[in-house]
Amino acid sequence: MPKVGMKPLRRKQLIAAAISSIHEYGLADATLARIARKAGVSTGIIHHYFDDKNDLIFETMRSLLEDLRVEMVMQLRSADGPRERLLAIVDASFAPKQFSVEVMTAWLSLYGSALNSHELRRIFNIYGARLASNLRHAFAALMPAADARRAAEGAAALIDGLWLQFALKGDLPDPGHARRMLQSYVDLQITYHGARQ
Amino acid sequence: MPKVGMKPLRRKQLIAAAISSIHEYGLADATLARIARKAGVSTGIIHHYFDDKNDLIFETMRSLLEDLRVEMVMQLRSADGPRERLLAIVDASFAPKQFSVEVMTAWLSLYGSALNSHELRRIFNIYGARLASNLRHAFAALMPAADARRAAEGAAALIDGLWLQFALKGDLPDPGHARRMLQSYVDLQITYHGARQ
Amino acid sequence: MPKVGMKPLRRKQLIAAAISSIHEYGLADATLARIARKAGVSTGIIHHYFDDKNDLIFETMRSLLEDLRVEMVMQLRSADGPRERLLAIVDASFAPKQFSVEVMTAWLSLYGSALNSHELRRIFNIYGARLASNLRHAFAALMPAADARRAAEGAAALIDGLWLQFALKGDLPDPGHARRMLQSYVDLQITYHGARQ
Amino acid sequence: MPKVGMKPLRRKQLIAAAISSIHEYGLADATLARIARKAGVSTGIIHHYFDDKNDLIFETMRSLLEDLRVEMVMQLRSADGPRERLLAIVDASFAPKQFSVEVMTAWLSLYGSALNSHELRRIFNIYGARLASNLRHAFAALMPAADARRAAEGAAALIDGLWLQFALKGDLPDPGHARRMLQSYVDLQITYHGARQ
DNA sequence: AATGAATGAGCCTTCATTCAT
DNA sequence: TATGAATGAAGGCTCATTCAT
Repeated sequence: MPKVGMKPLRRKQLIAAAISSIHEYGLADATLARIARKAGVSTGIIHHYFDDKNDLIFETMRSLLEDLRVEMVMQLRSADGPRERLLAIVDASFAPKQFSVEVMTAWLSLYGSALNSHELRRIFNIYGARLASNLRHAFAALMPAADARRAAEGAAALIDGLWLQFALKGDLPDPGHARRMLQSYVDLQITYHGARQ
Repeated sequence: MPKVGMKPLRRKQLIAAAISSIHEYGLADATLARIARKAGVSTGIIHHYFDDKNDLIFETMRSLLEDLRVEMVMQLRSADGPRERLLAIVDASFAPKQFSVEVMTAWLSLYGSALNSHELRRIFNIYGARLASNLRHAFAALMPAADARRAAEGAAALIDGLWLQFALKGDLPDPGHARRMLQSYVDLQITYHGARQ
Repeated sequence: MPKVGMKPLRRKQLIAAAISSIHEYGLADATLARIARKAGVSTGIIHHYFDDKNDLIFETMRSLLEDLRVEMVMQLRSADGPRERLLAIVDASFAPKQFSVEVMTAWLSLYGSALNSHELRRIFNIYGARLASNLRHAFAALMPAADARRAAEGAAALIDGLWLQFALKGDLPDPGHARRMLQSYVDLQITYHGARQ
Repeated sequence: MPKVGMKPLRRKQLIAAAISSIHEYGLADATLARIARKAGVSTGIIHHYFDDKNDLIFETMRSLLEDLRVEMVMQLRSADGPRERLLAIVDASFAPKQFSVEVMTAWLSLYGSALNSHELRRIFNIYGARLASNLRHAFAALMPAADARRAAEGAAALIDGLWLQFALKGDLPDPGHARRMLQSYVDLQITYHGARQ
């Protein structure tokens, strides 16, 4: 008797196993057999829930991006004022759920393969555009548009750069450190460019 | 009688073909057959010059890092004063030779697989440490050590982040833009923290 | 739902195909592709049932030795008295199942490669020790221990030597001939050394 | 300037390297590259002195058989009387030059592949026939033809069998032991069948 | 005569995908 | 739904053989 609503559950379960396998074996060695074993299911079943391996990987990335989007919406909801909004964006980027070793590994691995996949690159760029837009709007409330754009670009680059360094270092990341770096950057921008407004 | 000095030439040739193949097909699909074809040689010959595929990939990465190191040494040689040294480091990171689409693609692809390769991660971290050290020393000539350390971290993150964004965007990058971003960051740090020195 | 008990059947089937391929092409040219074709299966399936080619070859040898052991146990069960036991050992060594051209070819081919394989050599020596022990005990019931030991050695060498000659000759072997040779040797030993007991 | 008479020397040198490589790596892994390295020459040169690898292996076997033939001729030359001739044959078979670990390994390895090579099998059978003939003639001087034939067969089988056991055991062989085994067999045959002559 | 770089066929092995159950 | 046995294409790698020097 098939359980109703199993489909989304199975998909989540398999996506989680994919993330975990990418972390443990690397993207190249995250075979369907390993992902299935980690999810506690058979190899064949994956093709009932995903078109093929590419689809699973793509949906895995989409899931990561969606998690990040939800996190950002939540953080922004409780943020009051432009500066708080900027810090909320930072907090979302380094929130515990996104900032686990497993997730970062998956993310970075997928970056690499996104370069040769239009689909992956597309959703990555959507995320990038959204991040840039959020930052820009927040900065725009504090300084001229041109400065805000540059500040937003810098902030986005800082977020990505810090995140990349953490991912490569591999040790337990300290989100607080990233937060302080960004906070300092934001305040410096406000102090400098905001003063002239 | 074998031509003297063919070995390093062949290795360079194969490494170039590897970089180009990674760009064209992605790391996962950069097969030895494709790399060989692109280099205009037979498949088997690769194993005369490299232990195996892993070795070729590793040496490819080493070659990229070495190019960057040489570039940085050169740029620093003609730099006068701390601020110029900082900008020289930036210029090296975004020099034309490093900043081609092919090279960036290879770099990002290899980042992903470095997460599961001690050897790759090791040489990446050497590069990271050298970059950080160079930046730190330059900043230290302009501000207190603690501030210099933070400024260096920020600059390194900015470089990596900008570079990552360029890589993902995929269109022809404008090194000048990156240079200006960093220049602005450096000057802000000097203005703000250097003032108190 | 997988058929229960398929695994040992498939393994037997593949081992039989391996023996047959070794006979037809020689050990060096008994490729997995040929073995698979002979078994009527695909290449890949071999790795579901054996670790790798080495494992298949090893298990093939083990199977041959096991068949021989079973044969010997059976023959000894129906043997009454020391002389009959000796002849039973001979009969087991030259029993039809062991004494086919295919089996002999496989055996001799594997002897050659056993010289460079600890695992193969180990199980061969176990077989040799068991044969020697059986012969020694049987002879010991008929003559002094020192004579029995020598007689057993000679009988073992005769068995191996005859068997080797048959294998190399390649035509259909006559087990009866070997049996008579051994019988004559055994009786001569009994007559000569047994008389002094 | 090509040295006159280098050809037979190079061939001997390469054959020696082949025997040694077969011992060290096994026939399957005795590649031309390894054989060449062991002989201290380049890979390509082998094809100046042998048609191909098969030819080298074949000539290697022929060389081993020729050594044995020469040894046997020498031993028989200094043998006086039928019993001494029989022991001379045995001595030749277990002479130090033939009875080294390297030579035995090569011999056994080649037995295996002889099963699928008409040429190899042919020269092996020539050796077998010669051995049998020598033994038969010597025994025939001591007993009726029918008994002599059987005694010769037994002696040949004993030689091969003992030799096989030594080869498989792999430790340092004691030719004296084999000699005593054969001597005892010969004397028993003479005593028993010769008495009735 | 001699080298060893270069070739390319063929091997073992892995793995996404399919399919009978 | 779910299993995992089975397929077969493709990859990395080895190695006998050739060839320019």
